[in-house]
Amino acid sequence: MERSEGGDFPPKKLQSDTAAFTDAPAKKLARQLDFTAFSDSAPAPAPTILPDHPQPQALATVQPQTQSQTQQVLLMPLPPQPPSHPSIRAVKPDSPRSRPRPSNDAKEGTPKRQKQCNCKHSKCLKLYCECFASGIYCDGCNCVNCHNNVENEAARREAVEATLERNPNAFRPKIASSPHANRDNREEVGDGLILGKHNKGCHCKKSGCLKKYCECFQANILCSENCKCMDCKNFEGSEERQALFHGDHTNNLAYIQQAANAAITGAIGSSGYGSPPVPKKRKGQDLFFGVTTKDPSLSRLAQFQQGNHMKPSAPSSSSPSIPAARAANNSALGSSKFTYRSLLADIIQPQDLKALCSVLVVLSGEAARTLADNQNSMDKQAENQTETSLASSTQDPVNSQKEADADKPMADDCLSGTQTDKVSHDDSSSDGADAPKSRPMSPGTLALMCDEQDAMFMAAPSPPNGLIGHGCDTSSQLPSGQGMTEVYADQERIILTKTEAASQKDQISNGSTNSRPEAANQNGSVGNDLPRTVTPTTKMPQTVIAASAAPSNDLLSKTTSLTENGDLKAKSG
DNA sequence: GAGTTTGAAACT
DNA sequence: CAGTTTCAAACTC
Repeated sequence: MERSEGGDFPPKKLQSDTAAFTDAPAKKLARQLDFTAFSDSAPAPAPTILPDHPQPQALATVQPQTQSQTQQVLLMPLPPQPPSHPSIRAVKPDSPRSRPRPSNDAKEGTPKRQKQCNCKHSKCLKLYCECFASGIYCDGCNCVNCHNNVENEAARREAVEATLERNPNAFRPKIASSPHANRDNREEVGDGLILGKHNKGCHCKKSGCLKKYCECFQANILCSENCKCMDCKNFEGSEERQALFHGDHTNNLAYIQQAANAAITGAIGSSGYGSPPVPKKRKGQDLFFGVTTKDPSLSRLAQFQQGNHMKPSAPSSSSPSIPAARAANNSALGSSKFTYRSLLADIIQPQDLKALCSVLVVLSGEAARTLADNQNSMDKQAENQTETSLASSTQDPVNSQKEADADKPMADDCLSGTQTDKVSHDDSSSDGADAPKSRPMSPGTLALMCDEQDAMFMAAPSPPNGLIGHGCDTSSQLPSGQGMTEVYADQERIILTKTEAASQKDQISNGSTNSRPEAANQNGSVGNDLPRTVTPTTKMPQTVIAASAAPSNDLLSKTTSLTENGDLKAKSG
């Protein structure tokens, strides 16, 4: 049985392994595993439980040293380990219901056994019984007509068999830990929250998954996509949930941010942790965005947004504690497109970015002036060498006009609301004065602006010059041809070199301040699952970094790809 | 402590 | 598989 061999009995405790359940083994397999320990004779797993010992201990002794991560291991009951999670472990192994209540633990009981069942009709031979579900004998319980004891071993064994017949995983842990958490220990991410998810998911309807009726909540985990609950509030970023953990959580900005980022990251990443459960009942809402995407990340994000969206009880107005997730969600909904909120969004402060922008703009102006002279001389040389410049010059006015129209808004958008706004314009004008009017923005600048204003691209039917929409082939449009590109590249280098310190500062800042990478990046998906859309504020530094490392051509292509994204978004939006 | 509510488990 | 019933824990008063 389950328990004795260690095999399957692990009560539904919060075991740490995911595998246990997810790959729900076929019945046969399950049985094999379950009874492996019992050699032949004992058809039933009924384990020899020592009444006085909670199963885990008994099992622990049996646990094979070898089982390296085999299923057996997974099936094992929680080892007696001292838990990092006192709140959870202390309780009867796994029954969600048995999950410990921190406050009760002390009150309830002995360290060995924290709770006693009170079964009256099940004879303690059904999963209704915590003891039975946990794979332990009743001992000192308040149950009536209990058969979950040594004296009724036969009956118990039968019951176990019957239970396994119905559900081979009945005695396995219900909670699977996060794939990113330690295998042996569920990862705690804060508030006692554990990364993991209920294998079957809960089906709560009225509790909002914020009461112990909810198995997920009881297990101290967030509801996951496995859940079929209604009006779930047990998701990361949930105000209600936070309120439970922090009576007054209004000041816990860090938590909120972490929660929000984690939620979003989870939504985008491959893992569902942190994303609110998607009620199957609202499948119809999959069309919420009017987009049926096969992209899992988008889909997940949609789920996340959907999830938040459906929480009616969540006061939309709300407290200062409104999680960033909600804010992000709102913005995403508002813009009717997917919006990614960087993990660093709350770490990199707007003022810092503004300062960086200002520095960039100023340096850009300086560099432009410095290079303008060179460029002019180059242009003159070019003119001397060829008369074909006439054709170019005829185009210039047109292009120039378009650029002027386009540049302005771009600059405005890019630096909206900042002091750099004016600076930017000043620089533009100065540039215009010193340089040919037809002069396009440098690829680097475009890249920055592309990153910053992908939304703008959507609105703009036709990017000026086709620079943005068509690969930013600046060189071909300029009299000086490739020379211009080089000039821009030089200009960028100068700017970027000068600002490198600032960029590094940002990077360092990002790295050091993101104290909860695992929480924010639960899926480790940041690198792989880049968002389709980028938040301007955080993207800027990235672009700067990328630009500094990439040659001009790369910048061009980068710009192009970004544009393409913008186009895609426009289509999908 | 009694009664109610809740949702998993069991059953149909 | 969906709907209903049973059950015991969680919760309320």
